[in-house]
Amino acid sequence: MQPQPFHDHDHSHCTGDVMARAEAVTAASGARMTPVRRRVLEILLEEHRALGAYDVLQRLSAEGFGNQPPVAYRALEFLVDQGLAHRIQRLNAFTACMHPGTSHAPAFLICRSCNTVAEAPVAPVRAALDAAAAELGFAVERANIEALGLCPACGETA
Amino acid sequence: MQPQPFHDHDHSHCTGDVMARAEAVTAASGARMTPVRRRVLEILLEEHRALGAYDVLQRLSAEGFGNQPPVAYRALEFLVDQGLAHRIQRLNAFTACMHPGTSHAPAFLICRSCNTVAEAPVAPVRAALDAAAAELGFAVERANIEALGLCPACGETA
DNA sequence: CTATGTATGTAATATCATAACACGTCAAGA
DNA sequence: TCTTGACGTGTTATGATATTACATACATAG
Repeated sequence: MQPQPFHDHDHSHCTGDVMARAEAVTAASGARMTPVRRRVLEILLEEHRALGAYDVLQRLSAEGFGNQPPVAYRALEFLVDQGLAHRIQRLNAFTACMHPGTSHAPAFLICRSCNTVAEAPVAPVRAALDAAAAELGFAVERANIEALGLCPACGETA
Repeated sequence: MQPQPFHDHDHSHCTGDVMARAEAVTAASGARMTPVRRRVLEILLEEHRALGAYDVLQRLSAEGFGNQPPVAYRALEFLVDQGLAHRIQRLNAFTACMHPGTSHAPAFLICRSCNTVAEAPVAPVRAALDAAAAELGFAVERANIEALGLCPACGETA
């Protein structure tokens, strides 16, 4: 398990470590980590929050990249395809994957107070879901699990 | 457990039974089941699929109700608040709750082939999720669990 | 009957997402 | 070397989803 965003941490480690793994992942798959794509991942990594495509776009265009929606959506789609980012359906937003390269189905913990997004270990959840679905003859291929609640910090405050 | 949409069933039973329960639920909570709201629920009940707000709106306006988005969104929001319908984030769409009145967190099984949506018993899944979240100090309040896959009928065909 | 809260109608607009096409670059093969 | 084709990026235009704000109607309690 990677360090969790919920706790104090040296954030530059997240960024550096994940970026390094991202370069490795793309190199391994033959995909090209271009400047826009790299920059988008960096932008997502700057915060443990989900950013909307238009948020990302705004930063991109401020830095001289294109300023039309497809620029952001394409880069984000690439990152999601590569397993380097996740889409948070509930928020219509995207977040960097904090442990790329390790195969995993996503389970997201979204703090309704500070909007931080963390990924939780999902194996047991997934097993329970598969079992429940199998009862009905349904074969689960992909699952989105998004939990809304309070992170440790915000839970204390409240 | 209510009859599952995946199997052959007398659909008028779904509709009639659920509508009756819906009237009971709203009466009990003091909420008003108005014509638009009732009609929207009926529309959702006509199929075991998720319908977009604009799909619903189109049918409403064809029947003489208002033809602006808020008409549909408000009725849908009401139904969701009352636990009579669910929002499927993944599809930006809504589906009737097939067992209103019984408290439940939702877990949806969405067939990627025929778009049927079923609700699966979720208690064990939810327990696993709560446990995983608790490890990280996160308190889950609401969880969205949406699984994409193949329903029994479409699974056989493939 | 009238005051009040709630529901509905409507216009306008915000937000999220994609289709379609043009242009540039780079690498593989004729 | 030249060409060709795949891919990435830029841009225009549009589509799809959702909300704000305000006006009107309507039911019910007082």
